[in-house]
Amino acid sequence: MKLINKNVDYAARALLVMSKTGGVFISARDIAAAQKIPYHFLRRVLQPLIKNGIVASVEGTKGGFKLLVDPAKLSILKLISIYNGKFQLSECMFRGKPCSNRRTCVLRKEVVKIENDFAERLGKLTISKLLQK
Amino acid sequence: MKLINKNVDYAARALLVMSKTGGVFISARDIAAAQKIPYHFLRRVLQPLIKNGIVASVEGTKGGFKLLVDPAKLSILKLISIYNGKFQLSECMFRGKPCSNRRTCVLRKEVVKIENDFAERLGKLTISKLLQK
DNA sequence: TTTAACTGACACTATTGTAGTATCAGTTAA
DNA sequence: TTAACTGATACTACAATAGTGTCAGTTAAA
Repeated sequence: MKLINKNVDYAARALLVMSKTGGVFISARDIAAAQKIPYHFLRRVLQPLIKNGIVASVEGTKGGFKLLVDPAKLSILKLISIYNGKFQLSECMFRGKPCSNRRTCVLRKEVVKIENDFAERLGKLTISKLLQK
Repeated sequence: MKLINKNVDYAARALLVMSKTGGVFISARDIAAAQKIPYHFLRRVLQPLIKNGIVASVEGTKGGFKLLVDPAKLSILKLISIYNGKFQLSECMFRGKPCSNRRTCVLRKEVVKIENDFAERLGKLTISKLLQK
């Protein structure tokens, strides 16, 4: 599983465009053109953002998408979780031996710790930071 | 690219077995049996360890593999780099816009920093730590 | 000197994930 | 009525991952 794949990439770009247009609805076609994203791909990427309450959409002519949340509170980690599921470095780095007892596996504890710190830092990477120069 | 895939997993297990047998050569068949690793898969996994000077092998009857390096100095990061190439979260999280100027891209700087810290910690996860109870 | 166990080096398959394309139904403003 | 839009889904192409199979060459021992 790629951590930052095209889904996450294109979603972040689209959200960036929306954060600039403010409350005005912008069509998938215009977003795709602005960021040079394949149109049909983008359309599929946008759907989960609606399901997760991050953007709103209106159908029909003059329809499109707009941002519903504060870009300062929308992190890359959130996007990763939407498209790739819960972030996890590995279910258990060593599933059988030598990790037969998960509670006493030194390595596992360490991996979980690194994993958590990593996730925490990704959680601080927000869309609004992309707007900074 | 999976960070910790079967290559890394099986290599670590094999090295663990070798670190227990000391300087004695142990066959791929015995390693596979000890760790319940698919035999043919393991044989392919072992080759890069030879190429990288981590283990030595002898052919023929009574042949096999033995560890050449200190397991306290052999990290998971090293294994990842052997099988998956240089660790990199993403070439550049946002390749075109808004990251047209890589030097001024705030996000990129942050991603690189997180990436480096993450790699540093993985570099401290050694094979010898797997032996600790 | 023959045999059996071993490594070295590939070639092959199956399954899954990623990226991208296409289509059809329904909605809405002009 | 038409054109532009979203919602939903089906489809293809390609690459990565996991696992299997085979053949040539090497070596210890019967």
